[in-house]
Amino acid sequence: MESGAPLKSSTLADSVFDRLRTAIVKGELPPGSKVNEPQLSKQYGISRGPLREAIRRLEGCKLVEIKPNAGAKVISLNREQAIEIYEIRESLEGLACRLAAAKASADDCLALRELLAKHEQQIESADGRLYYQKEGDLDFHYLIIQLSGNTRLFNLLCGELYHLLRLYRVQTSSEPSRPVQAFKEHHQIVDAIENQDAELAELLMKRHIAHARHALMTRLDTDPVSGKYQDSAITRIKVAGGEV
Amino acid sequence: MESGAPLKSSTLADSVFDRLRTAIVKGELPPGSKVNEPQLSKQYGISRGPLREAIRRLEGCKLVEIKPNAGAKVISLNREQAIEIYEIRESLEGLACRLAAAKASADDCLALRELLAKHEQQIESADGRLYYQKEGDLDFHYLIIQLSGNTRLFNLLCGELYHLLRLYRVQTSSEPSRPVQAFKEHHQIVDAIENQDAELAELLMKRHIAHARHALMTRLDTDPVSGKYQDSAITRIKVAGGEV
DNA sequence: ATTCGAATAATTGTTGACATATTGCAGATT
DNA sequence: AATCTGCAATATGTCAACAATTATTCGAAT
Repeated sequence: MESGAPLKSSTLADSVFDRLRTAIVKGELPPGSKVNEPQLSKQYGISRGPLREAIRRLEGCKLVEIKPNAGAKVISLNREQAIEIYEIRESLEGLACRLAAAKASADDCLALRELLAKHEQQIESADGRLYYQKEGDLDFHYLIIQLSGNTRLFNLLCGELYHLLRLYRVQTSSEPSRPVQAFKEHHQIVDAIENQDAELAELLMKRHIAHARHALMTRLDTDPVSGKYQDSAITRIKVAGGEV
Repeated sequence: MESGAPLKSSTLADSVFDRLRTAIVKGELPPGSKVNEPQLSKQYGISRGPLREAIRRLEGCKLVEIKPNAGAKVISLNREQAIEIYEIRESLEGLACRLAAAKASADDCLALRELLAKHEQQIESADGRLYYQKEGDLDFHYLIIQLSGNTRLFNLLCGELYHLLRLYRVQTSSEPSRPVQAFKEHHQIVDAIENQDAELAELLMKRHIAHARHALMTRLDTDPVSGKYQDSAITRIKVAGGEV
């Protein structure tokens, strides 16, 4: 009977950890902003104890920085740090793709093909708006990482780096970019996986992510709204939605 | 004046986090053992509040697993997980080595040479005992990762994966292995970095770590004391040193 | 008027106590 | 004798209050 509501974490610290992490990656808690314990405890209707535990867990995930006697602040990613993350992601997703190519079964390849077909429909149907990149791209990468069979790699990429990238995307107010080209590259990657060509699959995935990185960087150069985001006025705005 | 004692963390949660992490990677808290809050709070002479914050931070670092209403347990690495970590490490240290080769200055190369010379002395002086591998190998890898200039990569490799590997080494009661061969490989790597041959440096580093992994795995096959470590009787022994 | 300093307010760090869930044990029943 | 049930003990989850440090504001002196 009570299995119908598994969403609510049984402990308050876990629950507020999820809510805080979501608030951070969605930008409701802007990068660089202070994490005010009394305010958040009132906002979430809990005591400061579980809240502090959740913040400490966020610190372990590197989503906030805590200075003694000064409180926690949401991390703020600058351009250099985004490059660092993309370098790591390029290397690790290349690894994941190589592993996936080496051990992918026929059913796995079929699932990849179906995913690509679904994305193609979405590209054709959504005229111009291109819902594709935001969810579809992640689905594709997630599936390949899952196929790699390396659980820790999956947690690292999809659990930690993913949140950091989401945080950066919300900073740069990114829109989908180069979806058609990305779609072609996805097909190439699946071809390599189907042929069990592990080396080629790794190379193509690394190049695919390098392309995405360059697209992001050139957009950062043309769109100067982000980049030197931290310590600017926009980081000091009050957190919205404080009434609930 | 007060700069002489930076060791003592100003907050209890940070301090006990360091002590707990050290206790875990040193094996004083064996893998799979329960993290008993009342006992540890008495042992460290603090309240349960900061202790729980430290445990939550350890959870964020993936060094303990917390089940609601059941407490925290030290993670236990089996053979598959060790392989997973080595796969990630191979990829990331290859990346670090490539980056280091691309941007290493003449002084950096000199520092690498000096480090290798120091290691050579230690190999020659320590007759058979071979103090080398344990500290020297880490020094070498640390320096290269630092030369990569990627701060997040440094934190990831030297901060998180390093602790996991230490934990696994203490599980397998590892001794130094194949130090002479490793020393040769270190020289090859530095040669590539000096020549600014980034691709070769990456390849050599990845192969170097693959060799280390294979050495560990073959030793695991011959020495059956580890491997299926978790849930065995040895994980249920009481934590030693409970009197202080 | 500006700057320095002290008092005040707010926030963080820490503790002990209370509520709740789990574990282990003892005794009764089949 | 074995199993099930209920109670006791232990551990975890949560909260409110206290202590200590930091930020702020108000006032005084140059």
